[in-house]
Amino acid sequence: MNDKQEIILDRFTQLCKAHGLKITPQRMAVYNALKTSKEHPSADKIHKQLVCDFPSISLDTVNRTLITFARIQIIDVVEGQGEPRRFDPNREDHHHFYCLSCNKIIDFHDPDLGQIQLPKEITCTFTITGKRLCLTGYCDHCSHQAPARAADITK
Amino acid sequence: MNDKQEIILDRFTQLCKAHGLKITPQRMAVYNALKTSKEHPSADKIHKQLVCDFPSISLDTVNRTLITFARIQIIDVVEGQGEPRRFDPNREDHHHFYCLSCNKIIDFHDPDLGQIQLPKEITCTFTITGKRLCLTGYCDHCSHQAPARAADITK
DNA sequence: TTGACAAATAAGTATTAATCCTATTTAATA
DNA sequence: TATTAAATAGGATTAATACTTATTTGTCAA
Ligand SMILES: [Mn+2]
Ligand SMILES: [Mn+2]
Ligand SMILES: [Zn+2]
Ligand SMILES: [Zn+2]
Repeated sequence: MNDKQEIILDRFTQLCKAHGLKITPQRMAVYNALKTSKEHPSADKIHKQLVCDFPSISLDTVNRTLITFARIQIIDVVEGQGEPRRFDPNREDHHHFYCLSCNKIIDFHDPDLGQIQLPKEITCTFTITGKRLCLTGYCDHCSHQAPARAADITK
Repeated sequence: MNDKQEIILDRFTQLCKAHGLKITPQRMAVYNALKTSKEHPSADKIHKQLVCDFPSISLDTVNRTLITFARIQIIDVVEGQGEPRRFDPNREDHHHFYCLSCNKIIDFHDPDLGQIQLPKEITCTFTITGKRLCLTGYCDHCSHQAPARAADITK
């Protein structure tokens, strides 16, 4: 285990205690796998990755654990398009680009976009808990393969 | 059939011909049901609605038809959170508010937001086909019921 | 350090959404 | 009206997620 992982797991221990969750090897593994991910993995992807080192871990536990983490707000769930639910280790304010071809979800940041003013009829009527710009299109890799393709929702 | 529906179906006939699609009663029914909807229904919801007047229509046909319509870009698919895929009759530029409690998706418009400038590293690298602000939170109805509730991804 | 207990897990089952398969029907065209 | 390719219904399949329950395990107090 490297330094970065150790810091992540120390923080994890604090968070669990603060929320009355038991610290189990399964939870540590799931937390570590998601937080060191540079992507937006599904429960199944995390499970497949963990099974090598932790053969007995079940998919249900991975999924349930991720949902628990989202509930106590130490990770996020991202908007998709009907595909498997995906999770986001990054809780900073940021925006998403969705590649319609390879299904990658790519983060981007923009200080200007943080300033976005919402119309009053929205802010007064609803309780807003999240605000994000969602772009769709084709990533650099996929645009090269198939330029000017129409959106194909079934991949 | 009222005037509005007649106009919708005239337009539909044109669109089908333009894309080489046969005009079937099933397609007319699905198109009409979606385009007169004020919501963002799932295939199952549209199917349940149609079955009263059209008992033999199958869910597969409804789903396939909606996907066909999305492919020729006469309707849209909306971003969800792993829940069933939902469709949007409204092809104007607009934004979405997602109620985390009742799963309603509510449209809003904002001229200022149309002007949003994206960072160069995004526009230069990727092919952007869609741009939308996605808000999450609790709608007026749900905020009253359960104020200050934490996000509960499993409803 | 141990024992008691509530919480968490694994594994199997159930449910739900989406898709596939194929025999039959139907819209479009001449 | 006959031909033909496209579309449909309905059943089967797959994939993701949630539920159920017996067993295991982390926590905490003695
Ligand atoms: Mn992200
Ligand atoms: Mn909409
Ligand atoms: Zn891509
Ligand atoms: Zn609501």
